[in-house]
Amino acid sequence: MNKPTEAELEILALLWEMKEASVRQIHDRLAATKETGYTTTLKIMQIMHAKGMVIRDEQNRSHIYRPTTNQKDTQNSLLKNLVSTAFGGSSKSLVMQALGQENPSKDEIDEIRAFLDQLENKPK
Amino acid sequence: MNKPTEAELEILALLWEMKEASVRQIHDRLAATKETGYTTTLKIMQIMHAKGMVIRDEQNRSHIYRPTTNQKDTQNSLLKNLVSTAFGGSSKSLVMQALGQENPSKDEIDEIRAFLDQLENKPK
DNA sequence: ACTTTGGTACGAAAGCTATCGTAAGTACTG
DNA sequence: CAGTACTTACGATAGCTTTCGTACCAAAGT
Repeated sequence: MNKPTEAELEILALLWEMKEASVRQIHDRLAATKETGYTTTLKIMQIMHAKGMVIRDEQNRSHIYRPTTNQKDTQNSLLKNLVSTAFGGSSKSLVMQALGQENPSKDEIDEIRAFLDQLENKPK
Repeated sequence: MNKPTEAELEILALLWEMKEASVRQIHDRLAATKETGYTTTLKIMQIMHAKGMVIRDEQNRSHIYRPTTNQKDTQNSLLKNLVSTAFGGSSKSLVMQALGQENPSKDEIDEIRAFLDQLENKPK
């Protein structure tokens, strides 16, 4: 699984969220937070298509894109990479860093506790 | 804080771990897992030096490098970036992904629990 | 003294990413 | 029909990252 670039990842994340979208839709979302030209977004999505990261429906003039990569798989591969390069291979250390800086709410903490319990009971 | 490149990050991680090192030491560690030339490692470390990411002691012929960037700060900035681009801004989701895939040991789980308790008691 | 070994410096090149201008086609609007 | 708006396609370019060859220097061996 090839690692998406920064720009590709931004678009992928939107596609995961929206399930499917046109270039225009993606571009509008991106442009809300970031200065960028329409053809730049288009070009990146064309490249993603060439790489097989997305498929598109070309029925209508405005093509509709959908991601081919699974969100969880991609996230896992990114996490694995980050853990091994920046966290000395310790995902525990990554988890604690992430928790420590984010100052999560009580609800979120409880949710994570529940998740830990469940992990423990079903260790394999 | 400028984002380190992939190659720079690998080297930074080693420097964080070793506190200080020569190019040779870093290169040997890298070469253990990866095909790479000595001058490539050297060049990257020279670039890191030019960028101010590391300082070096040039007293001896073989220069000794030390990181100038704080490990935690760099990790946080990388995490923040990953959360916002790939995890829709939810660090809880990142944490659970990381935990779920890594299948941590009972000890590690307990350690994270303790960390959660401590987080909760000192919410600010 | 000469050769080998191991180190730095640096330029050049290759590859990748992101950006954008421009062309061309299609639909809509007056 | 003329003109505007919207879309895809694509090439060119700039910038960054990585890799490597080469030159040069210093120390150590023979």
